[in-house]
Parts: sequence; C-alpha cells; structure tokens
Amino acid sequence: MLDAVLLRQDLESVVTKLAHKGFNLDVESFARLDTERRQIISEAESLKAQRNKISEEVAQLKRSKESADHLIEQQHKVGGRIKALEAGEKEAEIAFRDFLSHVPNIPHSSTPIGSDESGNIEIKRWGNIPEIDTPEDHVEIGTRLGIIDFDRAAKISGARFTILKGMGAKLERALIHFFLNQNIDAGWHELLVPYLVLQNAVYGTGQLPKFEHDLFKTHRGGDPLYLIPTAEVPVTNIYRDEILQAESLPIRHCAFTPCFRSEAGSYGKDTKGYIRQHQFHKVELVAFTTAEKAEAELEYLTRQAETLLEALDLPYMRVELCTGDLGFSSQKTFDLEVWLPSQKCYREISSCSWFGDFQARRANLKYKAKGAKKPEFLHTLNGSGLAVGRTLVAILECYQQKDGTVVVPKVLRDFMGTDILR
RNA sequence: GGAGAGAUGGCAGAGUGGUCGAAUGCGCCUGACUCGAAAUCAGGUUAUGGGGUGACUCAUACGGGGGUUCAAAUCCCUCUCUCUCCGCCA
Repeated sequence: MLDAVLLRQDLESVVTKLAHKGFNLDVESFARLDTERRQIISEAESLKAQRNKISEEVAQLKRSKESADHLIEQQHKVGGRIKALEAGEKEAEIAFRDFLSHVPNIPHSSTPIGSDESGNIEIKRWGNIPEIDTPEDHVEIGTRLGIIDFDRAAKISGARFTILKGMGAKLERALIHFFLNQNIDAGWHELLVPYLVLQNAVYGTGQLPKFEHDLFKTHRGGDPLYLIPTAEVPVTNIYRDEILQAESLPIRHCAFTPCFRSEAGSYGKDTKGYIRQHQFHKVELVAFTTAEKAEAELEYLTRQAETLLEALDLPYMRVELCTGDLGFSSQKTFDLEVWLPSQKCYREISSCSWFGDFQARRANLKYKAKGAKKPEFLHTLNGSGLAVGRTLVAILECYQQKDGTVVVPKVLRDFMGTDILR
C-alpha cells in the first residue's frame, strides 16, 4: 500500500509514475475519499472529546453525591450522534483503504520505463549454451526415461499436475536439498512454514484483493484459508504487528514450500510439460531490512540466486523488468532466466524483487532505529532461490546426451548416487 | 470430539463500572554519585490516527468483533488463540 500522505502531497508525480506501470489513478476518487474520511474523523473526535468531558463531570457529581441527571440526559443525545458518526467513520475508513489497496506500488526511480516485457533490459548473460543439434524437450526426455508421468497425474488431478517417479522424484528432492543447503550456508535462516494462510496474510503481500482468482481457496469453519502461491506469503508475514530492532537487520530467511496457483489468467500458455503447474516446489529467499540498506540487499539476494544456477552450471540471463512488466507490489525487479534448449530461449526461474515499504505498510512490519522517536516501515525483498521444477526441466534439457541419457550435474551426484540418468 | 482455566504495556503481574494508558517489579534510556564500573538515588520509557509550521493538543487501543451503560480493562454475547485433563490420531 502506498503512503496516503505521499499521495496527498505529491499526487501529480505519483500519477505519472503509476501511469508508467499502466495504472490509471482515479485522482478525484482519491481526493474525495481522503477528504471525507478526515472530515468524519474530526467530527467524531470532537464529539467524543465532549462526551469524555461530561462523563468526567458526572463522575465528580456522583462522587460528591450530587444529582447528575441533567448531564446524563444531555449525554443520551451525544451518544446517539457518536454512534451514527462511528458507523460513517468505519465506512469511510474501509472505502479509503479499499481504494488504496487496489493501487500498485510506484516503480523505483532506477527502474527502466517501458510498457511491456519488450522494454525489459538485459543486464548480463552467464554460461555457455549447450550445442545440441535436435534437442528433445523435457517432456520427451522425462517420459522416455520413465521419471515423469503427465498422463496419470491428469487422471487423478486434471491438467497441470505431474507425477515424478524414481530418479525424477529423487532429482527434485536433490534440488530442494541442494538449494536449501546452499542458502543456509550463505547465512539465510531456514523456516518451514504453513502452506495454508489466513486472508490478511495474502493481503499483506499484495496478492489480495486484486488477484484472488490466481489463488486456491478453502476454509476452516467460517474463516477462508488460502493455499500459498509462494513462500513469500507466510514468510513475509511472520513479523506482522511487530517492531524489530534496527540492529537486527537485515533479517534473511529461506524456506522450501510447495506453491499452489490456479493461474486462471494463463490458459493456453505452457499447457504442455512441467513449466507451469497448479502445484510446484520452490525455495524462496526473503529479506527484511531498512530503507538505506534495501537496494544493496536486492543485489545481494539476486546474486545468491545466481550462484545457485552457476553451481549447477546452467546458462542464464539476468533481466531488469521495465515499469510496465513490474508486478503489482514491486518497485524494482530482476528476473533470472535459464536457457531451455527445446524452446531456444531463456525462461524465468527466479524473480527477485524489492518492494520498498509497500508490503510492510500492508502487513504492518516495522523497525525502530536506536534513539529514533518513531518506528518506520521495513523494506521487504524476495526472490526464488530457486524454482525447483523449472530447474529440473533445465537440467534434463541442458544435460541431455546424444545417446538419450542425461548427465547429472556435478553438485548433485553425491545425493543422487549416480552420474547419469538412463 | 468432551470438560475446565486463561489472554492486560518489552517481560512478569495487579486491577471487577467513573479518579485507569493502566499499580508494582524487572528490563531499557537519561542524569547524579564514581578515576571508571557495580551498587544506590532521581527522572524518563506504548502504538495508531486527527488538528497544528511548531511547542503541543485531541481521539482510539487492556486477544478480535458485537452489545449493555451517561461512562467498560472491569458486565453480557460471540469468535480466535493458549494451557490442563480425557478421548482419538500421523
């Protein structure tokens, strides 16, 4: 959520920046909701002040055993008006918050301006693209080796689910294990978190209210529960309603979770294979830090994800998203894309984002510097480290051999107990 | 699933209708004493929102929501969570 004060004071520049993100801010609605809210608050509060004053007088009269009937009568009327105003206040507050919660984050000043992904900027490429004359795709390889089964998965769960078998399942597990250990060794603190979360958690990271259709939803009793679309949701929310000490920052967490996405908006894209699934595995990196340290933290986090690809010797590219391709909550994002021989292009495998205080304001994540008068909102960042399924796809395709076998990346051989999948 | 007990400031823990944003202790900060430290003493120490350039001021908050009342930490309803016992279970 954006800072209402910023909008009030610098509305024009906010409008321009949001336009770069393809968002048209309704200036009139904002001004109206903002004024209405403040007016009703002022009115209600002055009445409450009056009520408190009279209550005080009543108390004094009662204490000295005098009659307070005339005052109590007066209070009756005030009480009724306060009740009405409070209802209006609540309504105005909800309307204002609802409006703001649909407004995306402002792109960072360093984010390149562009309208869609064609405006993204390549930052770097790493690794050698394997030369394969007629590459098989991971579906063919996995099916032939008997380690991936799409058909039977469809039988039990429908489209966009997959069964991994034997060495396929083990490879997925090896990657989870490898990613976690690498991240932990680099100082990221592991968390194992719930996969079902309350509504306010999904609101806190910004998937709600706008992107409800992307989420799987269930309930317990009357409370909705959402299956997490990424570990970002439970992990980012763990410090909600707390005030952290500035000296403890940055806090860096990594978490392995399954992720669940209904992806209603993406029908027709990647319908075949293991690229886009309703359920997939991911190891996520999440960092909390101060405004001053945040930009450096984005680089640090992105580098951590890159080292994982480098350790696996998978060729990748780092791309900076332009304003038009930036996610709802993000102000600056680097995507890491891995080379897929069958598609002859790079595909996203990690998205490393800096959210500024946008998520923190929604989730109420704060820190206080030593000697500071007021607590401030944290800056949050996250990125995959890495998406497990897509890494498995990249390995099958990049490490395929002419004889139909797949070489196991060096760093996974101990865990896999073999050098080659055949 | 059944029975019961709880939820108060950073922590511990008082408070059962008005003088309570809340005793007391611990912690923390500032000052005094000291060469310095400890001990001791004095003072301070929540957050959010509204108004004001500001000093400041007003409002709200005692797990969440609703109610009773002129007035609620305190009474009533409800939800959530925690703990104890029984049952069941991975």
